Amino acid sequence: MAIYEEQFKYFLKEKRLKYTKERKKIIKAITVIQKHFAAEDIHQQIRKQKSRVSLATVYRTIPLLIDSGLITETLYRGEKVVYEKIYNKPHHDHMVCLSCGKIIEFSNENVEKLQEDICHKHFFIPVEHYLEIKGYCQECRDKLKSKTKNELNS
Amino acid sequence: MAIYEEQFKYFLKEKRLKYTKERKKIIKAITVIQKHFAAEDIHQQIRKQKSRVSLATVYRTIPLLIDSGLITETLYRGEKVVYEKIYNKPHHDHMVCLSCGKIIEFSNENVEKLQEDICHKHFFIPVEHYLEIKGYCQECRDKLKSKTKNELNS
DNA sequence: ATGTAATTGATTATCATTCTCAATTATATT
DNA sequence: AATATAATTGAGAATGATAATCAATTACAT
Repeated sequence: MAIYEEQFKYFLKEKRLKYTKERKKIIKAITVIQKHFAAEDIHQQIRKQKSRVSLATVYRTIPLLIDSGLITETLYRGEKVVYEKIYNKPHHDHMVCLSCGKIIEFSNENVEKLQEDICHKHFFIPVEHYLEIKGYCQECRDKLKSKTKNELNS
Repeated sequence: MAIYEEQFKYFLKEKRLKYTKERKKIIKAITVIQKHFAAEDIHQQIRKQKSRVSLATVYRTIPLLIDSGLITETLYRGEKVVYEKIYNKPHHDHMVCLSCGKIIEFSNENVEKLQEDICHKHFFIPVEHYLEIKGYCQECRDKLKSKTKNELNS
């Protein structure tokens, strides 16, 4: 059994909650999804697997997935809440390209340390943090550059 | 005339947009509001001043305020979008107390530098960034401490 | 003073998320 | 295996922030 399923099952048992077929489908869908995802994406993924679970149940299951330490909310801009898997994955932050929407994950020890220092200075005990950098990725800048060049030549 | 009003007026003129009474009321409300605010708060503030502007107009005006560099979106968690004034204010980040909701603003040059380095390494041109640290402020920890003590004594 | 495009308020629409509730089901206990 | 029971589900309705629509109004360049 996949590690995600195992972990979730264990969490549910501990909380005396039931391991239902629906929850099984949801955890399997999440195991397959690689990138950042919204509630709707889980629902779709299950559909792709020729199965179904109501969207309400997906929404109801998300808090359980968060509490069990399998996923976390991330990237708060915009309409819908986006999640990502975090089980057995070290903390990281995000760069988001304003042009193509690409998400680059990065982690930097110095940023973490610096934040701890700052919190200490403010007598603040950090629990979690989100750092998001918006800007333009190389690919998009290259595209723009070659586009401009072509326009000049035409 | 207040600097905010001046600035907004100038921005509108440049864009050949109109400086209406409604926009005047909105910019005046924002001048008064000190903390982070949502669209609804602007609406309320105008009410407090015994005046009114439709909520629709408030929502319509917000993008103009952002484009004119007077306010920015911030702190994306939760239901509604929250803004804050940024005109003539240096960039800063936020700590949010999970217990009382207090927002502590801080700015740190090293964080900024570090982020630039990281972006450079990833061939990424940063435009803006958001750093939010969630945790517990001293006040809330003190309260908890004295509460626990009292409970032990009772 | 006038023409016109921008703006407004009122209302409706949208869309993600949550809630409700009757019907179903997982699981502990007998 | 049968039972009891609390948890869970699906369907649909409710919510709540924000956006869109549209006819009536208004700011402002000429």
